Amino acid sequence: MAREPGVRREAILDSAATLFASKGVAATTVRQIADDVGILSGSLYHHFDSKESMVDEIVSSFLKDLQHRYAQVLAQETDARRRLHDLVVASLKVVEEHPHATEIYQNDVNYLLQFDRFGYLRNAGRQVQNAWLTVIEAGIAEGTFRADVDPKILYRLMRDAVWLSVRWFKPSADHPISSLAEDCTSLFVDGLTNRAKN
Amino acid sequence: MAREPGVRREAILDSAATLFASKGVAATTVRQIADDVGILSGSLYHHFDSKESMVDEIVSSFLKDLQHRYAQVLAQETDARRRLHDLVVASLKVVEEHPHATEIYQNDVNYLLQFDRFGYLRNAGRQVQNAWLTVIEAGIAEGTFRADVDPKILYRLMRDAVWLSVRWFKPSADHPISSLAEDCTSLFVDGLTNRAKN
DNA sequence: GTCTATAATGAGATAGAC
DNA sequence: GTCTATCTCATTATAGAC
Repeated sequence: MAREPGVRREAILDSAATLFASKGVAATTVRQIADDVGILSGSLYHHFDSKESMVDEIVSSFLKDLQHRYAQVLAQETDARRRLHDLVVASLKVVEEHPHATEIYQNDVNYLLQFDRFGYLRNAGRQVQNAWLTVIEAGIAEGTFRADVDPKILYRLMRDAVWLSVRWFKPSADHPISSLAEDCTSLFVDGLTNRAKN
Repeated sequence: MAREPGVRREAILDSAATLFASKGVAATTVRQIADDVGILSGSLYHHFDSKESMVDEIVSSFLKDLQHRYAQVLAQETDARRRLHDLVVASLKVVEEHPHATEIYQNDVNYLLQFDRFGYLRNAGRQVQNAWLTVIEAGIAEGTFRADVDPKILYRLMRDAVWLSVRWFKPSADHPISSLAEDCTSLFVDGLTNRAKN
């Protein structure tokens, strides 16, 4: 059997991400992380420079995945409703793939932005906004979406609804993310109004 | 001029709330609060038992206001769309009145729930959910709202969209909260779809 | 009601043996 | 790669003078 470099490293990131997500980065101590892994806190520093380096790696890989998926959606040339749905699906898949990182980002961006090394989070946020605005504005231009509400406001309402689902939605066989994605798109696009023909 | 007891106390709570909201409760030190007020950290303890007592007072008054406003909405006997809109308005007024407390609650509930003294936050969350579910389910029963999406999912999507607006919405003469409230209700109820007669 | 001074603790991080 | 041991510093909180 080949040795597996970085397995312990991954285990540390896993424990760290779980703790960061559940109590916040600032409130999580390196000792708690080490305890969870089953080593002593000093040993963490063989793998990582600092607590912030752990956060950085967790959040970076989340954002990398996110950017990749959003780029794929934007590359498609389809109707607005379809692309909006694809953005929702892409977001929810990232949530599924990086639930802890998502929660860390949602809860602790402001805290992290205090550190210079996390300045890149500002750009990331801007890119996400651009992706949604592109789709929303295309939809308005093609006449599919209404033009009487500011696209930025629409974006922010949808963004928070979609991303914050990380706090409560646990995918299951009964309710996969595809089902939540349908509900989201359907709610945003069609609204709550009952349009059943009777 | 009469002396004004509690003025300094209020100033401390103001500084604390601002700092808690912007960097998180755990990452805010009593020294930073004292600095902001213009006194030394030891002097804070003449007014408060602990840092957590400050958070407690900030969050409690927020929740008290919230419960009061929601109760008023639920006491009305009107149609579902109207009551849903009233819940949105009530929420946004609480956001306007307690922006820092709202942000603290949104970002740090998980952290606070670690402390026994904040156990009451669980109940508060449940009460809020009940208020929204009551209105949504009444709307489905009366045929106004569609029945094909789980009310709990609708609630959570709307809740996060509405409450998280505290992070980005700054009321102005041009865009008062009534305007955001209209946009929210209109988006949720009518959807993004362009229904203009042409 | 605020200050000075400090106690008590726990934090992130390091050095070097194993 | 982990442990032992420890450093250094910041943290919450207190005691008592003013």
